[in-house]
Amino acid sequence: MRLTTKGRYAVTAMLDLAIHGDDGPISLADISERQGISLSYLEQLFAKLRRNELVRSVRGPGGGYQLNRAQKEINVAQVIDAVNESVDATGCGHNSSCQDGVTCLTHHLWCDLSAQIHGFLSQISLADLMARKDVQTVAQRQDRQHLSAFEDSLISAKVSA
Amino acid sequence: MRLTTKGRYAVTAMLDLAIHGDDGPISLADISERQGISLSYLEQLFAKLRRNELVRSVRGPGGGYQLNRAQKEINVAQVIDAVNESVDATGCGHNSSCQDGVTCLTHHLWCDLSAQIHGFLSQISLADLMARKDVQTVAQRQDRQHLSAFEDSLISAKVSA
DNA sequence: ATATAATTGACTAAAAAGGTTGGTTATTGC
DNA sequence: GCAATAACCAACCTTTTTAGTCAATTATAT
Repeated sequence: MRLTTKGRYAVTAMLDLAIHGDDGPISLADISERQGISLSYLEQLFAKLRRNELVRSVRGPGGGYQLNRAQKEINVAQVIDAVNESVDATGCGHNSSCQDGVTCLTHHLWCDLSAQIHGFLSQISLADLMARKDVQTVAQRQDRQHLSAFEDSLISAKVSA
Repeated sequence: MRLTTKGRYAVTAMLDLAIHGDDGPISLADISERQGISLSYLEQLFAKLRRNELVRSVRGPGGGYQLNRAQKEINVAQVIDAVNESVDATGCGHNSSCQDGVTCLTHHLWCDLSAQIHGFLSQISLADLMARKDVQTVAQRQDRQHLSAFEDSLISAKVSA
């Protein structure tokens, strides 16, 4: 279990999907704009989220991504694990020969701590996160901003026409 | 709260100190040899551990590092925080203006998760770690290896004399 | 004096994080 | 059929972090 900003980006994006994905797929461009994450980085993250079957994709216009399961069935640990996949070559990963072919001093220790934190995060679902007051507050502000940006683009389209 | 191999190295080194530091200071060279961590990297880590007053140093021959408090009074969270100090310029750190001057969607959320994990790790002291059976087992093996390496060096010194 | 060992600082290599560019492919609506 | 949309994909790049090297300085015990 590694905790870095990468996992946090992924959780933020998934939460955005959960908030806005009620009707139809959400494009990464929308998430990028609302959450301030670069589109290309989102693409990389969602490639992994899709491989882990946490989201499904719809191509073409009006397409985008949707949660692949109910909000209750997706937890924070799954999301973080998905984007951190295939790391762990360095240090002791799953194998217990981390120090010159033998188990290092903190091997079991770290496995335990990891498991504990993993257990903790796996009990927090996207549905739980959405229920938070602070999340709702920020989401509403973002929606207003996103909406006004959309209106602005309509106006400028009209002007240029 | 960030969880990477860096913090783990630090915890391993501190645990080594706790195990061997009963009588007199322990040199980084010893820790380096036993735990397979490069001496210079240990120096960098211990500079931070010392600044955070988790260890104290004794210079000169026979010198080294000692825990600056009782084993019970040093916990895993403190050690990890010490070596990860002064990060957080990227992403939202303590200030809540992480996304273009406003609070991002997962700000409070992440603060909470961080606090939870921090709380969890802060309840695990070096004394707790030492009490673990797996830690004791590995420590004993390392002591034997270290001792035999010491004897080997004595023999080779005698030969070259 | 000398050896030990912390302390400091500059420097380097490799990996990870984060982002860019430039495509291709599938789909929709006209 | 064609243009627009948006996923998908791969090579590439910059910055930061991790991990380690090297060399010099300083304090201290013997």
